[in-house]
Amino acid sequence: MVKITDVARHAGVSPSTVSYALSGKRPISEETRRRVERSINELGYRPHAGARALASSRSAVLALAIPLRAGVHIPVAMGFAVSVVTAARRHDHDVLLLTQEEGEDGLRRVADTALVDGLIVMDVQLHDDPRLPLLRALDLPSVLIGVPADPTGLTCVDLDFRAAGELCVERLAALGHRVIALIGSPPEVYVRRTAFAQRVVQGFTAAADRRGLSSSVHPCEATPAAARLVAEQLLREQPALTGVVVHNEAILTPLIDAFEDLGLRVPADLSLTAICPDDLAETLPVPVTSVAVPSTEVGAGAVDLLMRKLNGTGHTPETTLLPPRLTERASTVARATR
Amino acid sequence: MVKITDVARHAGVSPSTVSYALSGKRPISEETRRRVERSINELGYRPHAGARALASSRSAVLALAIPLRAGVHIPVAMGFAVSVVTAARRHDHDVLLLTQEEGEDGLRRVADTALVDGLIVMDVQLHDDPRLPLLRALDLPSVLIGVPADPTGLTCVDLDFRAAGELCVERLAALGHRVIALIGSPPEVYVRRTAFAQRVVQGFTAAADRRGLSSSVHPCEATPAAARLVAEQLLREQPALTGVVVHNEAILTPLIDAFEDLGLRVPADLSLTAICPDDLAETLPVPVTSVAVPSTEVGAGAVDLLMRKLNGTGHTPETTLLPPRLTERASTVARATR
DNA sequence: TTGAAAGCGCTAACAC
DNA sequence: GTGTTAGCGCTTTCAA
Repeated sequence: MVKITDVARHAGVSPSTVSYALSGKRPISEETRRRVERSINELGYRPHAGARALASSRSAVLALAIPLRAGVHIPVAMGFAVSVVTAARRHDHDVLLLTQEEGEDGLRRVADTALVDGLIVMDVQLHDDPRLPLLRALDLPSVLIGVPADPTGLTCVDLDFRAAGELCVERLAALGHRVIALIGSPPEVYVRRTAFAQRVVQGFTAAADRRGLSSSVHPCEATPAAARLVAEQLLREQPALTGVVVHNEAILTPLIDAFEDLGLRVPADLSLTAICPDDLAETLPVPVTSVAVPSTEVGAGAVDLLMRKLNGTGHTPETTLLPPRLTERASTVARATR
Repeated sequence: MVKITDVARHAGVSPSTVSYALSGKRPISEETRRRVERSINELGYRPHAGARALASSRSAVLALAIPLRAGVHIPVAMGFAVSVVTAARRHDHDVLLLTQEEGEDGLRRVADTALVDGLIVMDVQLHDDPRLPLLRALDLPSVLIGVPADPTGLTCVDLDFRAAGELCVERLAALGHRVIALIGSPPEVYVRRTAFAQRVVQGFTAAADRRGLSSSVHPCEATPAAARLVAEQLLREQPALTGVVVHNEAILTPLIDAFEDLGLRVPADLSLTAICPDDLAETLPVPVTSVAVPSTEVGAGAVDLLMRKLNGTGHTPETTLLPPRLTERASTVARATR
């Protein structure tokens, strides 16, 4: 194994000079820098991560706690994970994966052992998430993906789901729809009061009320059967329905199928907007007008905020909400005036 | 920060005794052990990961390289990742996430810096995977999820996809079906010759030939439109078709829909078996007879093999193929003799 | 602009 | 069964 002293000897400098050449933490003459770089390449030197962590009390590793619970759409979660890893690498950091199963203990463990420099936590509950007191108490910086009811003392990033819900309603209202429904996440998501699902409902309801639209909200399991039931119920209870907002990635296709089976064509009879990743919206049988869940931006944002906290650079707001962006596709049209 | 010397002082023993009490690498008297444990708990001691890694040249971290490419079903990949993390924790190890994007460089980096003790690599190509020479050359132990054409010098685990393909055919044959088709993964999966897709085809074809069945193979994009096209093509080209094997998680639902739209009821007119995770097979509109992709077992197996290599315990076979297990559900029936 | 040297906190010989 | 101690490879004062 090549170590820093080998490089130093080879370049005819001291180990500290090699270290500083690598970190840039003090000025190095152009010539020395070159010599050091040449030696590093020639010898194939790679600093030992553990030694570095011990000496600098920085591991260059971030922990990411990913959700596994029912109701979380897996590809969406994976999208976040990948974007976090990619963004972390841009800052020369690696990412350690923690599962929900380990919960607070896992977070505490990697923090206490100095395995990681910071924490990113996904799928935060709106109320009483047991991890939040821990995060506030820990001396390690952390960022949440998702916004709890009380973000005091925390740093949170997410799509502005409330605004996303509003945006969908505004669009439907602008198209002349007067009776609308929100088909949401599975009941368990609301029961444990996950922040984002809740907020969509708030935005949806507020915008509908503001516009004087008749509206209703329907949680829905992530199964085709449940989708069909909701479709039937809607048809029965709200025959005047012409606009639907769907916030449930897993049932978009079965839901559209169910509506069509029941004689409601999308978009001719029923306009539909969704809150889901763009690639999903694009590849559905009917391309769906949607507000994107921008996993790449959210993941990158979380990492950037965390790095800022780590470096003590600049201010970190408690809450960063990414503005929703609606893309018009084939599933929405102006209401036929009958 | 509490360190080992603090614990030692508090317990009235030497630092090495604390260390050995923790690692169990040398016998400790019952009484001493108790005192040490008490001090550890009282002081809230947590060994510093970096210091440990430096002194022991073991980081207790494994790297997992996850695929992101087109054609890889995300929930399946995520299932592997979660099971790897869970299994690693059982061995007191953590898991570092590497994306495909980083490729060989990422593997080399975490290996050379001693960030990790071992590598687990998913989504191995059948031929010329550029990472394999690297894995063979590295002094770090590694395990592949997936089996390349030449596993010499490697350690691989996977479902026995060939046997899975055979098992599906055998089942259809036993039910009296004589004309069958395999609807497979997207073309790009075959082009880059990912091991598992290839092997299903081999097993399917071999078993069909052995049984004297008429058979055909059809790659299929992971979109509903592509599924419909394949369904139409099959109906046109093989009107006598009564059995189908599907190895493409993403299109199971649209495919069944397409067949039914074309007047082929599952299972009345067409028996269907799939190779996919059990939870998917169970929740489809028609519960589908399937061979499970046992992500939990595969992930746990990969970790166990890696730990065995790390500890130099016992023999590690080059290839470990998990036997397929077929679960009969509603999508298969005996062929109606017409 | 550079070097010398003191640790960082732990493990694992080695000694008893 | 337990203690002493020399490192592990790096960073970062301190000094020049």
